[in-house]
Amino acid sequence: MSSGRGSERVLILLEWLAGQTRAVTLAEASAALEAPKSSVLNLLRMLVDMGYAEREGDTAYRLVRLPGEVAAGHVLQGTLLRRCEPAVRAAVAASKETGFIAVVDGAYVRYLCKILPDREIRYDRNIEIPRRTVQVSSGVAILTGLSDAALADEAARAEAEGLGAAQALVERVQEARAAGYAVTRRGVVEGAAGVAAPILDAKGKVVGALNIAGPAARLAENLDQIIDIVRSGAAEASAALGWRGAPLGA
Amino acid sequence: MSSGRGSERVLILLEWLAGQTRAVTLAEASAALEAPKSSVLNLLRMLVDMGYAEREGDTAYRLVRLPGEVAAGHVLQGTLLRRCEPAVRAAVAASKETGFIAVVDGAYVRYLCKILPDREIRYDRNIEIPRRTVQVSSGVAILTGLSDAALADEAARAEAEGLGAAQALVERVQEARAAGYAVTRRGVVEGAAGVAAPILDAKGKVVGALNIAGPAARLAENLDQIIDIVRSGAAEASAALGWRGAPLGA
DNA sequence: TGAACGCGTTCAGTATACTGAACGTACCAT
DNA sequence: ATGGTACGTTCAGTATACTGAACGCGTTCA
Repeated sequence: MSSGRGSERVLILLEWLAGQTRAVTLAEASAALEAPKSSVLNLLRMLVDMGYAEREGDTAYRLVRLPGEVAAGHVLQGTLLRRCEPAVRAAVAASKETGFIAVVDGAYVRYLCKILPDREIRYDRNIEIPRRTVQVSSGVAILTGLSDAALADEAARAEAEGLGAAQALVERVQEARAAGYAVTRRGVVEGAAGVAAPILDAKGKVVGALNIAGPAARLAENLDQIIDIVRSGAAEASAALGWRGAPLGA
Repeated sequence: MSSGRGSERVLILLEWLAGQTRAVTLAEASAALEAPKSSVLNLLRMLVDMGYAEREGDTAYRLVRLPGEVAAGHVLQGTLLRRCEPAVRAAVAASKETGFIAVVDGAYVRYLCKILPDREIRYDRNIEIPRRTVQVSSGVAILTGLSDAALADEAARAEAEGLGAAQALVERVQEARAAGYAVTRRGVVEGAAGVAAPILDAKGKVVGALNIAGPAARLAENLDQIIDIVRSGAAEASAALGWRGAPLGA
């Protein structure tokens, strides 16, 4: 079995660079990796070419980004899922209802995960079916990140498709913006209801939503508590992605 | 100039894996990278061997960690610096005093960076000189992370070295724990003073301190404001490292 | 039931990466 | 001013990685 000496070395080099606090020289890196200077030089040059490092003057290299790292304003969905899943698990444990992470995909909401509560009567649906954003609380929560113009466009499109009055949708999103969460008291699925709050990335851009859903009657009984749990969970998920400001609607 | 086809590919593979939300097959990865199956198989096997991915059943691979990624309870200092520097910059801008990030190194505090305020009379010192933890506010802030037993040991050691009464040091650290920050009204450097608060990692372990320092008289004039800025900054830095709870002393 | 298909895996042949030695340059010590 | 040292860089020769074709297996479809 073989993969390259270079492949392994570049990962070791990245780990070592991540541990350095200042720019490093070729000689330092070569010594640290116990590899020939010419080999390490090629690796460093490749890292510069690929945007992971930059040259500092004539003699030093500085790491600027790691592979897969959450860059400002750009979250990879796998990373989003890995970083945010603990917050969803915590919200499911606290609320004892089903939790989801949703992202937007065109005019649809797609679900990255579903976490079921440990109880017998629970809301369980197939998350491979995307939903129209305007029809679910996750979608409404995500729409809070749109500009007013983009929101008006989206609402007009939904109205043209017979999915409800544009004005009503705009109002609903504006309410969600002010409150920091969206509620669907009657979901697409008969008898289900849900609460969702937006997840922000490091720059405060809405990249997804955390959603807790369950039987409508049960959610109605505990709505205030569910709302708190969802908002806390979304704040935790946002923090995990690097957002450091207040949650929406705070 | 050449570094391996494998070296470049493994980074592309990691970026792609970071964007996937579920475990992937060899065939999917091969298609995504537009590379031969046998080549990609070797790369995936190497990632499993190195602990970045794990095999899921017979046919799928899942990313579990990225190179240089902050793992729970273990922050690489370069990553700590890259993640926390923006918080220090913000604190320097707000306070108009000099900011530092400090980490512990044995019985010494070492400084990872110094950020100077944009003003003419400012506190500027050589950060290559480490300081004894017990003698600076950064050190005291970091000592708040010790257990009572470890703190007692450290205090006894400092007393034996003629650096002050053990009891006084223990009390000082306990005050800092309760308050969430430490103040040095008279620093090692004549006429300087400083405020520091601990920086926590994702598991709540103290890994460093954020410190604002300046001329003693000027800090005395604005102490309450500086304290708020330092605590906010340390909370922001901690959040950047994945800590999601309340700051110390909240 | 049998053929076709797709996937994971192997390995001999092909292709290319890796590196040791040497060079040019800058810096330091005498 | 000169010699020594260390670093970044180059490149011809050396070493090893990469991969196309084939295989075994499981699944699907007619």
